[in-house]
Amino acid sequence: MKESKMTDVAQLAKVSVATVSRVLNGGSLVGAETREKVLSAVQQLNYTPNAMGKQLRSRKTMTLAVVISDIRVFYYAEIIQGIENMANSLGYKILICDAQNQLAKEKEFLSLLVNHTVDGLILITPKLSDKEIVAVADKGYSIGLIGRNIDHPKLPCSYTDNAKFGRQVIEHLVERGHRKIAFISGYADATDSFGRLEGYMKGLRDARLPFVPELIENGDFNEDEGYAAFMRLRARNKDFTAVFAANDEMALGVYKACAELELTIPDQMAVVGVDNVRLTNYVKPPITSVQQPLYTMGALLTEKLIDQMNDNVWADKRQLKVDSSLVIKGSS
Amino acid sequence: MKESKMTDVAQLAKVSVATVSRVLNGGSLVGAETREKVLSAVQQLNYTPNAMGKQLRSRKTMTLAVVISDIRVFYYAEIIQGIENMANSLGYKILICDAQNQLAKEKEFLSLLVNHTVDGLILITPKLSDKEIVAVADKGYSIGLIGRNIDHPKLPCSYTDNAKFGRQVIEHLVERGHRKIAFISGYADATDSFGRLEGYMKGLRDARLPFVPELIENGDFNEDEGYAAFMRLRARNKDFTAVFAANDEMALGVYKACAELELTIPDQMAVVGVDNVRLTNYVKPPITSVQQPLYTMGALLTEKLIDQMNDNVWADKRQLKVDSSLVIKGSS
DNA sequence: AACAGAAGTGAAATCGATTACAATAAATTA
DNA sequence: TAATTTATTGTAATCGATTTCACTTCTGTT
Repeated sequence: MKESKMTDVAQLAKVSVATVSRVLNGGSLVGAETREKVLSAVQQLNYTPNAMGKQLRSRKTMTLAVVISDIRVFYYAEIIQGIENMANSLGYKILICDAQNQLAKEKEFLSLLVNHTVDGLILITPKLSDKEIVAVADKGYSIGLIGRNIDHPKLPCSYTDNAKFGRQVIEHLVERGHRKIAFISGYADATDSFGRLEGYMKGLRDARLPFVPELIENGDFNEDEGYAAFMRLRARNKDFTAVFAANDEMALGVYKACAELELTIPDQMAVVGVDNVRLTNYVKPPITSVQQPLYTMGALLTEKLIDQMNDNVWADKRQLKVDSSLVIKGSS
Repeated sequence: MKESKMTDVAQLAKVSVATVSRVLNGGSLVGAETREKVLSAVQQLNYTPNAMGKQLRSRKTMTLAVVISDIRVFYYAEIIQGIENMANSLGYKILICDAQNQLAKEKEFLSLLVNHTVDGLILITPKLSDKEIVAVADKGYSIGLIGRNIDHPKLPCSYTDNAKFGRQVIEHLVERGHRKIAFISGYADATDSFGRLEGYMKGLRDARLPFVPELIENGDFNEDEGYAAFMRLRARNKDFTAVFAANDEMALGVYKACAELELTIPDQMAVVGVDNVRLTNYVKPPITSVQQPLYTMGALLTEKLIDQMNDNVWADKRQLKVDSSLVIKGSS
């Protein structure tokens, strides 16, 4: 494999490397016939600029890393598309990093920023602590967050108001006549979990319903744990008629449990999830779920992050709170 | 943000940059107390080597790009995990590239190789033509293929024997008593489609059943087209009792069509898909499907590709044909 | 005709590392 | 003790681009 470098092009076109560089990047300040010569030399040699050399000198990679905790989670796909399309349209590439649910890997990916493999990093509902994230941001590296909100002047965040839609879910269930509503939360240290629980409680208060601690269980955001959580709830208390699961995976676990216990949905048990993933439409009955504008969240955050990286200071705030909507289907 | 470079470390440790580099990489040829000095300087300055400088000089990025045609397709997740784990264990990072079903994007990603953003590239069931792929490989760039087989001395490929399992599917359906079996293929130029069709035909021959061209339709590997293909099949011919869809997405389309036509599965219509994605277990009845050892395919190919990149010539062949298995569920 | 300003181009420094080669000091051998 | 290794370390070239600065031509103005 014999590759041509810029000097080869310069030689063939009988100009200096500076000129070649100008033709390939700058655009304007070069004469018409010189430009032609260079361009034809580039053609002849089939020249492609070497990314490493370019990046080293310009101190830019034009690349963003997107860190997700598990590539198997459907939830991310749409966010990533939003990120990617916005990034591409602004001249950036993205690199998807799958942390495989390991905190250690998430930390490792932070170093992509430090060693300048990427210019910026987007964390989607990370396991990392606020402290760890802030520490890196404080050093001047560009980080954006999706699905989480950290109050820090340098951290753009894009998230939905968990408490708000949690409240709406309860309102909806109450409207449907439910009075005893259980809640299955995700892992305890996730801000999402916290907000959704808060919304659940507010919803109860709105409806003047009592808050019963034993109607709360933890399901770690996955199907099996959701199943187990429901079983624990039932073991303790048999008279609730609806469950609000903090995500669809856990709602699926509830479905499994209901099938085993021969509880019909929604008659004997109403179920509501969050994320409105594709799968919710394939089970019977389809699961009522909260739809977050994932694509938009990804796109907006990316725009903001890149803007901030390039110091185009924005007047408006850096927190992008978007609205979600409840998609009512057969399960409630 | 004030970052320290190697020269800063050298200065603080009162040694040359060469020595610092040796401590950080080489390992052996440096005195014990010097090493200590350097290490402590690295600590003090919180020094992290700059990836760009390193890559430029060493002409290696230790990164592989994995190109998928659509991140929303569940199918890929497991393959990617296989790739990632193997790559990491060999010291490589991976970069996931979502082509969003656009051929143009796939082509674009090929340039990551040419401009040395990555050292190698793995294509998963790409839309690119053999010719285009071979052209790049012939220039000496490292490419690996998953889910497709191109006969070329430099292209490691990992794939399942489509014809073989296609045949098994038909055998299974015939065993269940079906005599008129329709086939819905993916897009026509995909080798997967071709092999599966071949298996279908062989299966018919084995069972001494006639090959009826009008029982074949194309569904482009996605749900909506699968639905449409089934509808076209029914419009032409009403007496087939089973469908073999070349992937699960299209099988889901068939489910939708059957629901509309009020055909019960599997009694009035048996359905078999390929890939055995998670979703197949959530619909009623769960879909019989062919399970490919995706994780293994990813891992094996990656090992082979990296090996080839580093010129550790392998004695055995570069084509990794793995076996798949039919998972029989309620739809057949 | 003389001069200011603009436009086009090249030489050389630079980004941050690695590494071939040279140089020095210490240790071994004769 | 002189000669030869050996073990460490430093100097400087290099990877492949971008970019500053200076220089040469033109053009237009007075």
